[in-house]
Amino acid sequence: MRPPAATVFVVDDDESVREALSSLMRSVGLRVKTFSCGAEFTRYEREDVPACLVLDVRLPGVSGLELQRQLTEAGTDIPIIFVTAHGDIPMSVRAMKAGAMEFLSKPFRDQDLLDAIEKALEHDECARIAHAQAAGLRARYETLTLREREAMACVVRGRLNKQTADELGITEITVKVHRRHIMAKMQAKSVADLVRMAEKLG
Amino acid sequence: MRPPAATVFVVDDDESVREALSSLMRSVGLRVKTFSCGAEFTRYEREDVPACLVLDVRLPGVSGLELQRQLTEAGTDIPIIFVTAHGDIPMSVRAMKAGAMEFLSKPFRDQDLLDAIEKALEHDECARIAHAQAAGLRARYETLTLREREAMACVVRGRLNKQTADELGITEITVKVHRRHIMAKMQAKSVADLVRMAEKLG
DNA sequence: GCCCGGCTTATACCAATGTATAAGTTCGCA
DNA sequence: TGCGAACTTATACATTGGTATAAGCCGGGC
Repeated sequence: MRPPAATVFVVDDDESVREALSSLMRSVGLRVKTFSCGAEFTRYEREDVPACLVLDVRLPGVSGLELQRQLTEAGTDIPIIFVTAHGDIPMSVRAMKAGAMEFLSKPFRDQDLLDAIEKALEHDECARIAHAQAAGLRARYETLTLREREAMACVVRGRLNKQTADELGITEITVKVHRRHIMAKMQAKSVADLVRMAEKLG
Repeated sequence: MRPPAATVFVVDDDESVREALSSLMRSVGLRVKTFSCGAEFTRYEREDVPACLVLDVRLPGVSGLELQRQLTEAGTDIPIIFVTAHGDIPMSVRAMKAGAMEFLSKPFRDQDLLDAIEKALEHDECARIAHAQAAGLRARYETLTLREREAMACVVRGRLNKQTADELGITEITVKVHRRHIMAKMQAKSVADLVRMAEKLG
């Protein structure tokens, strides 16, 4: 089950290739958006939907591998499928090490690309769900005041209230107040919950 | 700092290659053990020290990629560096997707191999440390009785003792006894500790 | 038959945590 | 100057958790 608005981005400097790939993908019901160079893709403001990137290695201006590096750098973890006519082993190894999902040499079978896209979109969907949960968690954490964060750190380290009070130089009563605020703001139903949240926050 | 007994395993059917690689590695102080086919390596009983595997893709009998699959299957997660004279892109991509650390085409520069080995050994050392910790944790968990495990599951889910008692159909007093045993056997100094342990146990 | 480990319960007490309510201080910003 | 947020403390009480000590039940193995 593909999510409704899943989109495939294609970056290739050869217009005929772009059209061929677009046609192939549209034939199986995928939404496609094409770009002729890396900069054009970088500028484009993407919707927040599952997506993947079909990327030629050899491009005018920024190379495919360099674009991959830039995206990683920027924290844009869109799954990348490389396609290239002039690839070699070191290039493919570098791309895979940098986290590419697939590396296909032209000519490749249509089905190989479609399979890779299917897998990449599923992967991205999972990653988005995980990312959204992490973002929600972080957002809740951001609502904590400085002191509450310090108290939370003590709690998840298993400190007793009196020990926490000592560390923070306050009374146990104040620690209890902080604790209540922490549990409420983080929407944690138990200390166990809070510990798991803290683990995910890193 | 390389650990003292780190060992590099080489599987290649060409004796001259084995000797050349051995010589290269020994020249930088690495311990080496060579094999002429996959089965020979599989049979060999390795010491429990940091290691990596330099593996030719084309081998008599079991291929390098197949050996990689077998090792993964068996839970042997030794880092693998592929070397091959007759490689192609799909082969390298498959190897990397299956978790290979590196894929080098012959001829390659000696330093490239040595760099890859260095990285693989470091990786294996980290993995071994993590694995040892996980094993210790699991060993402690194994000492828990059935009932204690059930109680632990409740505790890490944030249940109150009375709720746990309800779920297990016992009194709160008994739950407290179980809890004490759990904390002692797991060597957890706090509930927070225990939750983290449970997370690692999966 | 007896011992042991696992499982259970009990009493009594102390420590820790949570809740409710109220209020003081400090500091920046309107 | 006054308001609000953050931080602080307090009292009083209820609930929960932890410790110490003791002991009953049951099933498997020596």
